[in-house]
Amino acid sequence: MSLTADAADQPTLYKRIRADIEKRILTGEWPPGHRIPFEHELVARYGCSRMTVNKALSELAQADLIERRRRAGSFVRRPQHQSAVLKIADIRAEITALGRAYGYELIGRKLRAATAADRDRLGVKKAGKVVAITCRHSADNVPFAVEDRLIDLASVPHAATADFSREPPGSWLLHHVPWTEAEHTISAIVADDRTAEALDIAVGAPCLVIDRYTWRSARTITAVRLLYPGDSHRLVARFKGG
Amino acid sequence: MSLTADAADQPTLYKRIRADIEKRILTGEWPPGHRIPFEHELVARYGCSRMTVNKALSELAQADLIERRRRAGSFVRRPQHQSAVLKIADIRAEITALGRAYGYELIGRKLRAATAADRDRLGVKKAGKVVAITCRHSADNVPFAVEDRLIDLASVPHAATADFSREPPGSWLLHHVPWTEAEHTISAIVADDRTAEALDIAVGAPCLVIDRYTWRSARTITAVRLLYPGDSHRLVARFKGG
DNA sequence: TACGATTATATGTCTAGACATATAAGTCAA
DNA sequence: TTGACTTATATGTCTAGACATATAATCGTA
Repeated sequence: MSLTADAADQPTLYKRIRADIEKRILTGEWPPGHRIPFEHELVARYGCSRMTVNKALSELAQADLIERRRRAGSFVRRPQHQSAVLKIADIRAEITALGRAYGYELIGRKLRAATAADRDRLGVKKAGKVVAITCRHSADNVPFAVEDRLIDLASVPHAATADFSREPPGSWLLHHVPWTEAEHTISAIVADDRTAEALDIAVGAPCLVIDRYTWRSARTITAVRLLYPGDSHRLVARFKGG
Repeated sequence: MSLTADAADQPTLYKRIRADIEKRILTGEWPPGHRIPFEHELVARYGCSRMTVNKALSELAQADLIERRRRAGSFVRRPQHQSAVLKIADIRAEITALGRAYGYELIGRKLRAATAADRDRLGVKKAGKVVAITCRHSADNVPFAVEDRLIDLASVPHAATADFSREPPGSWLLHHVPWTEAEHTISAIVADDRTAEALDIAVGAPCLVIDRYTWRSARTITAVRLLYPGDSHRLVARFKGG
């Protein structure tokens, strides 16, 4: 065995190599543009095979921390802090995670042929049936968010008969539609009469708006608008360098 | 050779395996909980070594599309669509990308000993000097966002002498501080007098607020608050399943 | 000087093995 | 039925090679 490791190496070797390099990048010891040691140098330094250091470097490349260029070497990338991971939790999960009591209330549910506005909102061209749902989520009996959702029955026929009086449509979809892609748009509005009443806030108070459009392999599933009281709700997006 | 491949396989084998599996997950053919074929089965199917299928599966696991469990196998994960990638672009880049003329205006700059409020905002305990900057970004001469920033001089001493009358502090920092981590908080407020004037909107109009807190290896770099007119600005977060 | 051909080299992918290890599943006893 | 023990097995990590390929550097030539 040519393992030069210290007695107790908790993580595996390739993870240690990965962590070593990541630390030097994150502390600024190796600034953007700096060339990482060549694979064969790392092989010598750690006394392992090339596949092992290659795995470490490949993962760093996949995480966008470094850039690998044939013949030239591997280089620390310039941070693109325009992208951050935004946590948009399932509302029930979010509220219970805060240790508060989750409440749900169905305000309205309609099954109808898609109107022009519906089709526009879902981004579909063909006419078809949709379910329109309005409901409210609360935390400790205080209104937390109101939800206005459209489900395309052509994509999710089962939703026609689902009982949304108990289960929020978001949770129902999460359990009945396998895997989706989504796009979120975040904006701010002031509460109109209807919103103010639903959220129990003053007319003209700020609201955070999340519009989510969900599809699976080019098929629309659902479009939803969530309204939060803007001064009490916050979205947190964390960027971690890797 | 038992390669079931079509004649021309452009990508490498492990990428094809990865793409094959990803497609089945994204189309719903393999729903959450479904067991992916064992490595030795994929080895037989693709006629390659285990390391090759292992690389494909490892990448899918790193992307959270599947979960690997020793002795049990690999399984399609339940989509956690609470996480999405939020693009928070450098404002100048964002505006020029829209094909509009970028404008920048320094409103105020102060170098001072950190007040209690400053220390609280930066999350530091020790007293020290800070630079406080207020500025405005515009697109086609229309106010786009106002920025209120604090830079910790203990971490970025160079910022004391930087010229922020031409270059926005965000761009300056991006080029002078190597690699950082950040946390963003998004909320909504209504414009007060000062904000309304700076953004040229009505008092009481909705504003989108982004608070960004940036650090490098436990050292605070900067804290910034960006205010956007809420009805004209939208943040887009896209979730891609992998 | 500029441009085209050649060469050296770092990464990209892959193999056919190996041993480690967590754990699902089966076995047996209390 | 329950708990403790054993076993089988799928993944996790690693090796010592191999050939492919893009490209930076060098060299030669117009």
